[in-house]
Amino acid sequence: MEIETITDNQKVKVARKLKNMFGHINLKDPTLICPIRDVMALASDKWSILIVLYLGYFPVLRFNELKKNVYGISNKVLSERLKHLEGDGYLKRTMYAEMPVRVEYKLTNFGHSYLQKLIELTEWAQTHKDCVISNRTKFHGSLENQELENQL
Amino acid sequence: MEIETITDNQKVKVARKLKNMFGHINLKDPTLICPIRDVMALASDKWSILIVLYLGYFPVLRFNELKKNVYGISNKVLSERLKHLEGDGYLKRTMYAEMPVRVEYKLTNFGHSYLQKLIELTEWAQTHKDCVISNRTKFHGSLENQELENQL
DNA sequence: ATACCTAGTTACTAAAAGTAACCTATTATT
DNA sequence: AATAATAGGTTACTTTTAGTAACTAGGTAT
Repeated sequence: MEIETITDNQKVKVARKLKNMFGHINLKDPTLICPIRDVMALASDKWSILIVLYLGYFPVLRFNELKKNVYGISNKVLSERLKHLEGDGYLKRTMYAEMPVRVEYKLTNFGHSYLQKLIELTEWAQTHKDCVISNRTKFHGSLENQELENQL
Repeated sequence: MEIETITDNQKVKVARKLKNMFGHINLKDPTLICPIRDVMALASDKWSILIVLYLGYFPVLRFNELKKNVYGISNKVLSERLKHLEGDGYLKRTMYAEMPVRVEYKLTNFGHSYLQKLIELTEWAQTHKDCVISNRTKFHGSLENQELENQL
């Protein structure tokens, strides 16, 4: 479904940006792209994105509050992701010596700067989700037709 | 390392956007966020991001060209990701009945609209990668110190 | 003594990713 | 006529990662 209206002008701009990014990558040794890969991989997996978004919506969240909001995440993965996100500087963990213990998570300023980019992506996903879903059903439909034809 | 300069004004803007996104989500049943989750999960894994970026840089790529550029990806995962990305409408696969067969992949206009958002994220990652890496080493360093203290 | 609280950890299982050999169809080479 | 090469994958197998559910620490309340 090609309802998108992207001008060639925009495409040219994007191509220029990519040239800046890829231009100084030695295509004979593409491992050099790794730093970005690495940064992206840690914070752009599905759970980390949700954690950061919820910490944008609620300025402070405790472990179990996060678990309730980031629906479907397990203790194990939540605790892992939080450690990584803390380690990379996206969020800060504060422990209060109360009883029972209280632990609070909140975004750092660095985390907020990431959140801004993430929100733009999420907004895009929200406005385009119907397009994706209609594409998907159409594609699967056509796959089934093909299989039927192949059987004849 | 809190070198980021994000104004409270920007934070307020972000909070408002999040309110729009999360506001109509029933927090008692957070599964309703799923469409976005679903869309994001399919196209924001580490390999899909790289595939889309390379198809932004090179307008047309064949299977083995993609494999060379998206360094480290296996046939299996590349073929899987390409099918998913095609199914969701990000790219188009064209097969030419030559011998040996030629198969070309290129972004759709929809894929280009996604690419634009992705580039902004990647640019962010590129400018902030040093920050992440320095955070990370500092964090791991402090963890080791803590372990030493615990042993005493 | 028992149950309860938070913030996790741990042992186990299921799913996903990575590896490497193989397949199909055709042309070129020995 | 057999062998190899090529493009674009697939398949069987192994390793890594994610998910499940039970458990732990340290203290409070019943």
